[in-house]
Order: sequence, then C-alpha cells, then structure tokens
Amino acid sequence: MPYGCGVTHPSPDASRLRPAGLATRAAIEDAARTLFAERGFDGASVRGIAAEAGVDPALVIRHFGSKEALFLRTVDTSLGIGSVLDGPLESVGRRLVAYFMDPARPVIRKRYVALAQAAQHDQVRDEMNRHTAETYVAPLAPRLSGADPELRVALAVAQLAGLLNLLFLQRDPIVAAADPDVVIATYGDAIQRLLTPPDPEEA
Amino acid sequence: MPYGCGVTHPSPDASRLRPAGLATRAAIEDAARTLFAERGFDGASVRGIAAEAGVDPALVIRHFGSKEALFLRTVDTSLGIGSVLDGPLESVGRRLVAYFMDPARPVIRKRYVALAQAAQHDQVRDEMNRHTAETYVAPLAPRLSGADPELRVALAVAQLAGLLNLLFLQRDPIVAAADPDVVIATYGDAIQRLLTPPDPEEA
DNA sequence: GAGATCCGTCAACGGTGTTGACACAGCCGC
DNA sequence: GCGGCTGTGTCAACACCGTTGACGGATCTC
Repeated sequence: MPYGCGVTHPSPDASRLRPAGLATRAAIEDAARTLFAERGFDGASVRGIAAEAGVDPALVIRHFGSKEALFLRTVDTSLGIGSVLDGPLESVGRRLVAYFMDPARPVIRKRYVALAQAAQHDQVRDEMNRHTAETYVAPLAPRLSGADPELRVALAVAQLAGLLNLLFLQRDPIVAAADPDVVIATYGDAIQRLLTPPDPEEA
Repeated sequence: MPYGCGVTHPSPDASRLRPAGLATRAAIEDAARTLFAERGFDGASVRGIAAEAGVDPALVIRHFGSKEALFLRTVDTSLGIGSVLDGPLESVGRRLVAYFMDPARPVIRKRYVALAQAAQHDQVRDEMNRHTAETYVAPLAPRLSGADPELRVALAVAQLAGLLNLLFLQRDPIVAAADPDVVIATYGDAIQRLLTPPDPEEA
C-alpha cells in the first residue's frame, strides 16, 4: 500500500523517484520528525512542517497523501521498550515503569503525547494496535503461565498506558509529587501481578 | 470566576439576566450536551452547536466565553461512579471494572471519549484532576490502610483509565474479543490489589 | 426621557487539512 | 531528435474551525 492511496494525485511509485523528489521527501520527513516530536500531532501543522522543510504545503500532501500518513511514515510508534522486555520475567513490571519514569528520557514523554493525540485517527490507531500485538503480546504471552496469556499482556499494556496517561497527559499533581521509587514499586508490582500472578499451586 | 473571563465582550453577570438570554442560554446548553455526547469534543463544532440551537455561532462564544468553557459548564466530568465507591471496599476493584464494561451504559462510553478529547485543554484537565481528587481520592484514601493511600488511589484511577482507554479509544481487538467476566475478574483484582494489598501482617 | 446594559446579527480574521489547475523538467519509446 | 508521459513544484482556492469586532435594537434602570 503506497503512500497516498488517493485518487486525485496518485503519489508516484516508490521505485520511480528522481533525485529532486527524494531530496524534498527527506527534507519533509526530517521536518515532520522534528515538529511532531516537539509539538505533538495536533501542535505540528502541515504548513509548519512545510515551512520548516522550505517547501510548499501542498507538496507535503502530494508526497505523503495526508498528515496522518506522514505521521505514520515518520514517527516511530515504538517507545523503545524492546530491550526492557528481554530481561527476566519476574521483574518486568517494575522495569517497565522505571523505564518511563526515568527523567533522562524526555523524548519518550513527548513521543507518547504525540502518539496519544494521533491515535484519534483510524490508521494510527490500527497501527498502534498492531504494534502492541507485535511488540508486547507476541513475545511476552508465550512466556506466561496460566489462563488467557494474550489478554493479560494486553491488560498489562493498558495498565501501563494508564500511568503514562496520568503522568504525561493528565499531569496529575498527586503522582507528580510522589516519590518515583514508590510509584515504580507500587505500580510496577501491580503490573507484575497481571503477568505473573502468585499461583498457590506453583512452587 | 464567571463565564467568559474575556476582555472583549465581558459576559453578563449571571444574576442579571433577561428571559430571552436565559432561554437561548438553555438552548445552547441543551444542544451542547447533545452534540458533545454524540460526537465528542472535537467532533462537535461551535457552529454545529449553534445551528442545533438555532442561534448564531458568535452568540455561543459571547455567552460562554469559549468552546472549552461551554464544555466545562455543560458536560458532567463525573462518570457516575459515586455509588460504585460506596459499597464494600473489598470488591470495589471488580465493581469499578464491571460498571464500565456494562454494555447497557453506552452513554458512559461516549462521555469518556468526549472527556479524553477535551482533556487536551488546560481548564478541562485541571477540572478532571480536581474531580479525581474530590470524587475518588478524598472518599477512598481514608478507608485504606498502609502507606501512601492517596497515591495508591490515584494510581488505581490511572489503572482504570488505562482500561477505558483501551476499550473506548484504542478499541484493542484482543480485549474487545475477550470474555467480559474474565476482564472484570482479572483487571478488577489488579486494581483491588493497589487499594487493599494482602498484608501478611494483617489477619 | 436618558443612558446603561443586555441581546442578537453580520462579516471577518487567522488558522486548519486538503484539492484542483497549471507550468516546468526529465526520462521514455519512436 | 522529438513527442508524450510522468514526476516535481507553484498558486489559489475550498470548506471547515474557534473566535472577535462592529454595529443595531430591545429592555431595563434612574
């Protein structure tokens, strides 16, 4: 499924591209990456991205089909948790929370905000669901014991998203003022129980 | 703090109102309630609300100051969980999840979507935080034992919001296809553990 | 009756994402 | 070499958004 999918101005085939086109495409993508990260999906306008790239706004749409498609092609829906999941299963809950609460990761925070805003659009939402299934559920569910492993991973992701929501979107003063280590321990353990519930039948 | 807080067209004092003004105000509020609930915050336009009320769009802003203020004055930030919290503390987790997963409550679903969209605006966000503190934290925290009761309630609310997010905004296919009773039990218990952790020192 | 205040209308502003009409440049087959 | 196709770019415009300013009347108070 190529870029535009539009009827009006059929975007050129990805293979047949001339140097000029490739250059401006790259410029637009760079500008989009920067502005989406800086200002979020809603805050970054197509006109702003075009200006940043030194290009006509119409050209952005022509090349990528829509703002939504440009976002999908530009912004990494992953939040970089791949390595976090690799470690031991017993402490993955706390590690996940600690990863996102690390103040040394402001980029993650902004990317989450941008993703949350863009998730209102269908294609982005679908991509995020696909990404959740691929990045979280697929590798984690087989490692779980007990019933409904896929569902439990999905619920754990929802729980994690709830915290990110509270921290980065809602900016709740209670949690903002709390000791990060307490949040990591408390909430991390709560996520952990969803993944590895203490089974009385198990040793 | 009255309606507009604006400089340009100081909204009339709430007390000094004439019948005509009151009537159109009510018409606008009704239309706003309807359209915000039907289409969400972003989907309902000021012009659409004005048309529904049979009124000039400018009049909406003049009377309420801004779309955001109209939303705050119109939509109930509560989701009707007051009665859910009143019951026994031991099962509040499952009751909360069951409340929102009840298919007989589509209104709640739409209201949550509208609230989530409007939460991008500062005043709505502040109101939601205030509402959380007042409706959830204040009545629930004193009933908890253990450390950091306020924080734990706030985190439980975040966890609940995570599920609503997954169900109503993200519309994750895994959870959508799952047995509601399993979700209620699994996720409800996870919330429950945040509120009433099984303390080994307690009987 | 005079003046302030409320009520309503209209046109417009600056912003958004997107589209259509057009001109130019480079590659293709003849 | 040359005509046509196609990629590339420009410009103005569309339809929508939230909001504002200027201006009539209507209504109330003094």
